[in-house]
Amino acid sequence: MDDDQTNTEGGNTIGGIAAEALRQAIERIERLEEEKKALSDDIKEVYGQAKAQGFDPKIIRQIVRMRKMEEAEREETEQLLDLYKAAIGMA
Amino acid sequence: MDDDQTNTEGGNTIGGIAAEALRQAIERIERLEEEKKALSDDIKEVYGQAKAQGFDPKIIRQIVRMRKMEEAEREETEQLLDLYKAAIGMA
Amino acid sequence: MDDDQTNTEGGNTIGGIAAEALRQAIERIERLEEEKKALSDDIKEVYGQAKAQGFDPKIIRQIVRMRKMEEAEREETEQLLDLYKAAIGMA
Amino acid sequence: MDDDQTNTEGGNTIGGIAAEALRQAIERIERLEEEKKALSDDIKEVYGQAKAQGFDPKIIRQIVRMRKMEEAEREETEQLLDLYKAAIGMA
DNA sequence: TTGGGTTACCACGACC
DNA sequence: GGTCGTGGTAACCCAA
Repeated sequence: MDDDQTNTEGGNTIGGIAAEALRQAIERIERLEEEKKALSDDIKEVYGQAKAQGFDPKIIRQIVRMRKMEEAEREETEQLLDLYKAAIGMA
Repeated sequence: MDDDQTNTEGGNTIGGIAAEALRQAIERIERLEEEKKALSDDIKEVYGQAKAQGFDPKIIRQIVRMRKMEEAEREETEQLLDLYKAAIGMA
Repeated sequence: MDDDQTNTEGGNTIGGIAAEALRQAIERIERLEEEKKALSDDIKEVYGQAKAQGFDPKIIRQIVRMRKMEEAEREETEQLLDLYKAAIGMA
Repeated sequence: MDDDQTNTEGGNTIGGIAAEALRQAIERIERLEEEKKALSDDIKEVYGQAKAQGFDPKIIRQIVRMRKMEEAEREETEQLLDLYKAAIGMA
């Protein structure tokens, strides 16, 4: 029901746009991005603490990156295997 | 056994490096990054839902960006105001 | 000193900008991008030929991707090793 | 030689797959992608040089983009013109 | 403190 | 229309 500005309660729409749903989506996004930023800050803090303990952040970053790549490669291999299986008719 | 041979108590070290602390830092970082990725996926999902409701994600992104900028601007103004107040002795 | 439009030979500048150098940079970029596009087309053609021979492009892409990741991981490992060596004073 | 044991002639196959053709396609693709990457690096270098000469890379990118669009537009106009000419019997 | 290099994020376009 | 890959931008880090 495409109500317009004469609408005074639930399901209000403006110019054919479900304003309330839009507002909620935007707020949800903003909330999630805040949480994401908080996590980024946490990560930065961990690096800072590690550095304070005498670890080189550069090395830690490299290790983290490497482990991520190993994991990714493992997944890629698995996917390739699935593709092969599909190609030769193995469900 | 993760201890090295010269180590006599809890804080095991290898080559002068507190291996356990390093391991914990790395795992903590990996965990935080996973959570971060989950949030990114959530955000993407919200955009997807909004799109399914007929909203243009591009526009939503722009709105979010604008609101962020306005927020930043507002804070800046506030800080400037505080500075002025401090300058003239207004606690 | 910054010549302007009255300049009739080498080192001409307009509004303090070395127009000729700028023009050359732009043309160089455009030329390189053309070559790049040609290569993209070549790649597409190879995929097309492979498909015509009965190969699934999807699988080929996956293989190519995987091999690239293996190579990247190998390099990362090497870099990590270098970092460790540097950290313990091995030039 | 790379043939498999059951193969008796030139077109070696494994599990019904022309393995050699596949291998060649993959290597060809990898080679082309390397060249493509080299060009990308060259482009980046040109931007770097331009920047070192005092040009703003961002502006240069915009110019390149604009010229590409103009070129596309020009071609479109030309095609339209050809269409019209064909429609009225002008070879 | 700032500039330059590097990295991660985001938006666009190509391809399917 | 949905997905994927790529290019551009902005943040961050280090070095000078």
